Amino acid sequence: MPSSPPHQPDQNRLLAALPAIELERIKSHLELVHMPLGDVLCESGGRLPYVYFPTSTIISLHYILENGASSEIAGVGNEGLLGISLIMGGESTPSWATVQTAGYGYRLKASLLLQEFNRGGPIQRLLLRYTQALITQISQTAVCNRHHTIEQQLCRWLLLTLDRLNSQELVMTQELIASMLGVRREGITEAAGKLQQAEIIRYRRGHITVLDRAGLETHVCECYDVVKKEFDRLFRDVRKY
Amino acid sequence: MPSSPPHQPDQNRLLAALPAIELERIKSHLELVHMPLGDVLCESGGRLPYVYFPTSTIISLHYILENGASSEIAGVGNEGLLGISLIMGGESTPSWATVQTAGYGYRLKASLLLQEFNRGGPIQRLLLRYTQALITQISQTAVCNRHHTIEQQLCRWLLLTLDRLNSQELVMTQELIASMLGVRREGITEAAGKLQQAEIIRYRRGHITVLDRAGLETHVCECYDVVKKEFDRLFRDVRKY
DNA sequence: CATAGTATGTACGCTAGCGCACAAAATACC
DNA sequence: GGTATTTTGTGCGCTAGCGTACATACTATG
Repeated sequence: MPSSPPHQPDQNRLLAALPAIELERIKSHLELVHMPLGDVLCESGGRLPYVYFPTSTIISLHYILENGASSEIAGVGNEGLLGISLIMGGESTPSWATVQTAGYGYRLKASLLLQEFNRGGPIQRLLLRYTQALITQISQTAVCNRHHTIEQQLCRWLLLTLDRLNSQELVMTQELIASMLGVRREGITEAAGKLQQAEIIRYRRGHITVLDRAGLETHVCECYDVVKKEFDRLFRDVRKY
Repeated sequence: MPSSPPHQPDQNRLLAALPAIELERIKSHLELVHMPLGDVLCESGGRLPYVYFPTSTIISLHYILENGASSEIAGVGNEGLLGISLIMGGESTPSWATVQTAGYGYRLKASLLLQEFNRGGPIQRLLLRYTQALITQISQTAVCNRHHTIEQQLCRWLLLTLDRLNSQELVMTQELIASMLGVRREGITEAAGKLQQAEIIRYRRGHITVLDRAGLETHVCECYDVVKKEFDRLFRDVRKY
């Protein structure tokens, strides 16, 4: 058990940003659930019976191609919500959603969220605003995939993950990171080796400890900053609601 | 002048999908405008005073990195709308929007669209549904960038562009295509050369003619199909509105 | 504490795509 | 109709990342 209750809904930043009255209306329907590593919440083309507001878990949105290759297109942590496609009226997406870091999250019946969304108030504005941030993240991933080195992408991915976990350590094999980034495991071994030599991280069989966060930030590409700023902006704007 | 009036709003498939009453409300505010190649509609971080419903033009959403490299993340043709970020409440995006194929489109004051969107009726549902399709397109671009060859990507791009133009020919230099895909111009020369040898396309200084569309479809990666099906689904669903 | 299973390190040849340089062809413009 | 400009073709050598294979280390489990 990586982290344990007591949990509060406001450990998810979206829920925390809701006006008290709005939160009150859904609070009793929020169920705290533990989400084990590797759990598949939604397959390609499948429907999502629940939406999830992560508190300590991180969910990965990714594609699996016909030849078995895969790529993450975005992550969803305590800054977000899994289930945007539902709100968009899509019923399904071509992407998968799996638990990348075990932890907790609140789930809510999809129909209930939809109902709240359709009231058109602060919840709607907040979720749309989050959708915008998600689009930015996906777009930046697209560009990063094209133009940046594995090492840069690894740094981006580590930083984004650390931000979500609010921690210096993460439990994660190189194999798993590789499948997220859609590269070879050996590519990660090499990039991580360099970072370790530079004393930026320490790697021990499924555990990465960040020794020098500033160092990571000098090795990362601009993509991290763009995404981070977009999330910051989201929660800055959201105070107005 | 690549194509000329008389134009009708319903040449844009989103506008065409609107119930008559809804369309009536905005019709008088829709302005037909010609959009010349290369026109920059929105810079990174800039605001969009108008939204655009393309009829014969195609708009490219793309990023420009610090080192000057660029990549398209999605295209917007007569199936869509430029200005989703506005609806999402974002005020701006890190992406650029430029005219990739000259032509016509209808523009509408941003504030007016927002007002209509906030009524919450069919227009809202339609635009959200389109957002979903746009997200799919961006996601698929991300994955395609990672895993598929230039030739496959060129085919994808050509097919998507042809679908939007409803034509066998397009006016487009290799240099421009390269900057869309975020690859070298020489890479496009090579890939296009192969397709030409296979008698699938004919290339003549800025003009591509597709001789064998089925041939293109055998060379393309699965990404084209995913995006196309998503657009088809959008307009199938939309009839219910 | 021995062993099976899993995670990581390393090596090697291969290929796609890059960066650069320049030639050839097509078009626009005076 | 001749010249400048743009577009396309081609030929390097180079590098990042791939696929494969295998060795080494860690750790869980009995």
